Amino acid sequence: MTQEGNRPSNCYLLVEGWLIRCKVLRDSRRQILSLHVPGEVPDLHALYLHATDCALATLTHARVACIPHEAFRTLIAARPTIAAALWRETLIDAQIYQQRVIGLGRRGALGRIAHLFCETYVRLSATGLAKDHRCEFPLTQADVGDAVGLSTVHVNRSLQTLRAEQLISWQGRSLEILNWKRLVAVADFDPAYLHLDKSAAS
Amino acid sequence: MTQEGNRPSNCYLLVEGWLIRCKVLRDSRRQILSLHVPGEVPDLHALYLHATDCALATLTHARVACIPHEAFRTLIAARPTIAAALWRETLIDAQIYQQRVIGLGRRGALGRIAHLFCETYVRLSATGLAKDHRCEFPLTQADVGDAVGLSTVHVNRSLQTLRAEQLISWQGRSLEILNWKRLVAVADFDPAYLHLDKSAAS
DNA sequence: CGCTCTCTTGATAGACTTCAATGTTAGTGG
DNA sequence: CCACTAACATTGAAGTCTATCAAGAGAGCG
Repeated sequence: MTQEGNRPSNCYLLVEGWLIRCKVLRDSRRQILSLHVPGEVPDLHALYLHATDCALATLTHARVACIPHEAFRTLIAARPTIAAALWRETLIDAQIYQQRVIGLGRRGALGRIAHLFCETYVRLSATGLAKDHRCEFPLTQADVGDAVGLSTVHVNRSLQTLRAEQLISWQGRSLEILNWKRLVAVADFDPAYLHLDKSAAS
Repeated sequence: MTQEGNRPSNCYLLVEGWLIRCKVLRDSRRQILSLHVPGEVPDLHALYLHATDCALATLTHARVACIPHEAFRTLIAARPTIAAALWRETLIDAQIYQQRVIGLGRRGALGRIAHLFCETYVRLSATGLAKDHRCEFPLTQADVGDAVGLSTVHVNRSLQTLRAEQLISWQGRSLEILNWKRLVAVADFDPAYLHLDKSAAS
């Protein structure tokens, strides 16, 4: 979709489908920086920052609404409340990265994967795209590995553990969290950093 | 300095000294989320986000200027240019976190530590606090470990490698980068994400 | 049917952690 | 000036976690 290094003059509101932002290293390994679900504006930061060396890619078929930077700028100038809300969104993105730093620095494989499931489920349910501890999850095991910094093989084995412990069921692109409470414990997940009005915990 | 969980009504401009933001996990391990050097406003995000569960702490003696949130808000409302600049700062913070995600996910011990040195040096030199590949670096090896997600022992051994390769010299609180080019290569460091006007590479 | 992509499994190697001890340095009080 | 202490740095040995390599199994698709 977007390549590294160009300098767009539009932002994209993701209407349907999933996007990832990723960085490809010199040795061709890949790190997925963020997962984007419908309702988000993945490149809002481009309003104020020139392109960095990471790329947006689609995981599924996706529909985006294209919004010129100029439109955002006039909106921000005219409506301080909206400006504050947008700023706030980018601050929450930063907090999500912060959690990833904690996870990659201090969590083991099980915790990282469990945390990804927890966060994704809560973010989806905030916009009504998930409920009853079920949601879409259109990643491959290799994608999960690139997101949480593990090899595909080890992701596979960790998933087997999570399944054996009856914490999740994941087949194809549909995920079901069988034991939310214990998955949260494994992940050491606290949704506060997402700054949602009401948490989806149960 | 600041504890977890309270809800301040001021921001602090760091005038002198070093701060860290860190999160203490349940098992009492610690992850340092960010390092703050003079000229920064470490908790600017608190303008729009309630407190999260991380703490600010001093690494050295530090002087801060206390700025009420209200002052920032009126400034933001009155001066769109300043508002944009502040927003931009928080976006750069997010990019720094993003780099940490890449580092923790895909770099080994040497690369992580080297990257920390590179980033810190460039950020310091941007405000004139470092030059000639020398700068202050008032962390302990244990701090470095908590920052880059390694054990103290392994940090020590990795440092010995960096020293043996004549890449750095670090004693007490003063750091000298002996071979910038090779350190950058080890770190896979590209300062673009810091969005500084001119890079300090040489 | 053959192809490709994804998932799965086993064996082996490497990176990093943990535990425990020792060395070093700077500061403190006598 | 010296003993004493505390904090930090360093070392060795053993163990755990995760990566890598290699191969096979299943599913979807032209």
